[in-house]
Amino acid sequence: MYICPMYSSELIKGTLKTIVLNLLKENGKMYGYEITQKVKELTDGKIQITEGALYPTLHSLEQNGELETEKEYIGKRVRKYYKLTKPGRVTATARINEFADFMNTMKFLLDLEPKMG
Amino acid sequence: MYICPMYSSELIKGTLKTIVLNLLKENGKMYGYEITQKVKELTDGKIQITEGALYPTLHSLEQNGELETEKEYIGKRVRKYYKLTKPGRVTATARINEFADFMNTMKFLLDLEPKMG
DNA sequence: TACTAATACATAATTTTCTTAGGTATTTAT
DNA sequence: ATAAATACCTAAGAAAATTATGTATTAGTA
Repeated sequence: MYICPMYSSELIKGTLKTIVLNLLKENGKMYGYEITQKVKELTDGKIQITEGALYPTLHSLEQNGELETEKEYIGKRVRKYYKLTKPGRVTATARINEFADFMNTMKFLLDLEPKMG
Repeated sequence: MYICPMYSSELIKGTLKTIVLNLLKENGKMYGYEITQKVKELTDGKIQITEGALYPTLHSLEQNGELETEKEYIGKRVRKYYKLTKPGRVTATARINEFADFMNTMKFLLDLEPKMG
């Protein structure tokens, strides 16, 4: 089995929202920096979410009513926790299901499994 | 199991080159229109490659030395067949392996399989 | 104690990639 | 005849990421 040190950025495109929504669904609430670290840790560094990509995404999900925030102060440093709203939970589930289906299709298309598996 | 009529364009981003390289690896040579039809057919319409995305990609792969072309005339209509060059075959294999690895990582990350599966 | 790394947020310019919308022309089916 | 399918192509714009910054606090270390 081939092991990558880190995926080409092209490959990761389009999966960021799915990853973020899924993590929030599993963990209740998380803050931005925590998300970057968690993804890095869970993927052994193969996926590293940059802050330049993450924060605009979080803001747009919030503006879209799928996330809500809550500030917490650790000393003088602020942490902005994000969690799913009710519609956000629906979106999260839909996206995860869509991605699972997509992976099956890609597996078949790329002939990575016995056909019809 | 959830079934999508067609995936959100966001999800497909970044997979086009992998799909094209894989099809050419499996089928020897194909022309542009044939690729769009084959993908549509193999994925039951869930992935539909637009020509506006495909042709520029084919041209850039060719310019990059990974594909070479051969014209064929069907009556007066031209067909431009693409096939992998030697370096193109290496790239194709690498991309497919990378994608397979990526899917495993995403499965784990999205908790779609028992962990460590 | 000074310095560096890590934590934690954020935005802006640029690049990449795709969508949308157009264009040309031939062949097949109605 | 006309529409749909086949077959190529490009260009303007949108979307999403990268790269490069910026600010500020806290923890670790030399």
